[in-house]
Amino acid sequence: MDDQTRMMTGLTGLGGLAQADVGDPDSVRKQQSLGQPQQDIGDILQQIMAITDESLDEAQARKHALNCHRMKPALFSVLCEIKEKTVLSIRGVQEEDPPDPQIMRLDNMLLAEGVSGPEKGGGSAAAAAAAAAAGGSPTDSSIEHSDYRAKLAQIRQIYHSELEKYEQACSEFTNHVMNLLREQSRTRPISPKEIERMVAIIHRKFSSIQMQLKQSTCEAVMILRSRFLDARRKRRNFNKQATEVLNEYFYSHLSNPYPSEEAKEELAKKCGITVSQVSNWFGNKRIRYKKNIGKFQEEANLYAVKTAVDAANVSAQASQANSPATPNSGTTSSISSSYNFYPSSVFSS
DNA sequence: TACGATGATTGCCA
DNA sequence: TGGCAATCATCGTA
Repeated sequence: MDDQTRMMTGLTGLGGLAQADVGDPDSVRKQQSLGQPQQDIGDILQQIMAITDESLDEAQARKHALNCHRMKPALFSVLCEIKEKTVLSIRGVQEEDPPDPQIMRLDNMLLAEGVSGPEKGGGSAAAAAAAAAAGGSPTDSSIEHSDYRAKLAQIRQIYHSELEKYEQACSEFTNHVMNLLREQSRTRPISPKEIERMVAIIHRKFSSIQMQLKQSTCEAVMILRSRFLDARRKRRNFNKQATEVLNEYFYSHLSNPYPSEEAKEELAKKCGITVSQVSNWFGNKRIRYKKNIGKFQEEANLYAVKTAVDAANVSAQASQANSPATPNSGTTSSISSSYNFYPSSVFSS
């Protein structure tokens, strides 16, 4: 059955509507009950279309008459069906979009940074790691840490407040449009499905605004991170004790200044820095020493004396304890070893 | 403020 | 993947 036939069938009962005065329900009922010849549906629609050409009062009266007509629901549903098939079915195919990957990425990032979702220590951990990487003192790191957290909390608060405003606006606008469409559906064919589609369109529009909010929030977090977590920007020299520990190891292993992983870990622990910082330090030290041995000779001598004095103290303490002298290696520490003042070979390369 | 010192990064190589 | 060499960016000091 084609649409035209279906429409005709569905509207069979509307016969006589055109002939009767549609502004007069009594007249319509009378003519229907009398079984007047069926009026061509085109005439009925013609009358509906002509409403716009009538005066306001006439149009209102005709509208009322049409709304009250017993066949109005049938006409309405058929028109909805036709509209659905002709226009909305084309649109519907494109509306079933998969979740936007861009929004998913932004959501994941905001979640990871602790901006959206439950508040957590992600950002705090990052700040702490950055402070450690920068070699700052515990006091410095805790100040930076709290500062970072405070700023992240500020971003979080703004994000949630904006999100709330957005959701409220979206909900208000959706309700408004839905009410408007429901109201209009009394005079023109608007199916519930069409209202649903309109709501979906509104949500999509608002979702693009939401994406902008998420994007700018991510940018704010990235700027905050780069400001607080960029180790280069926040570089701190290692403290004196850490430098001494590293130098002691370096000069006492001058023939082979390549600490093992275990030694690096132990040095990192002793110095309060990371293993990669220890690696960096040794990399820099080897190169700079090699480039200018003369300049570092004084430093090497200094550490030679220091190591010798330390060794003597240990020896003296051992004698005082009336026990056999214990060799350095006996302590089994991977970072304590004999001092090479004049290395036979300086670096493999 | 200039300059040397120093920690971090990057690209390349074995 | 670790190490080297060059370079960058920041720190500390005169």
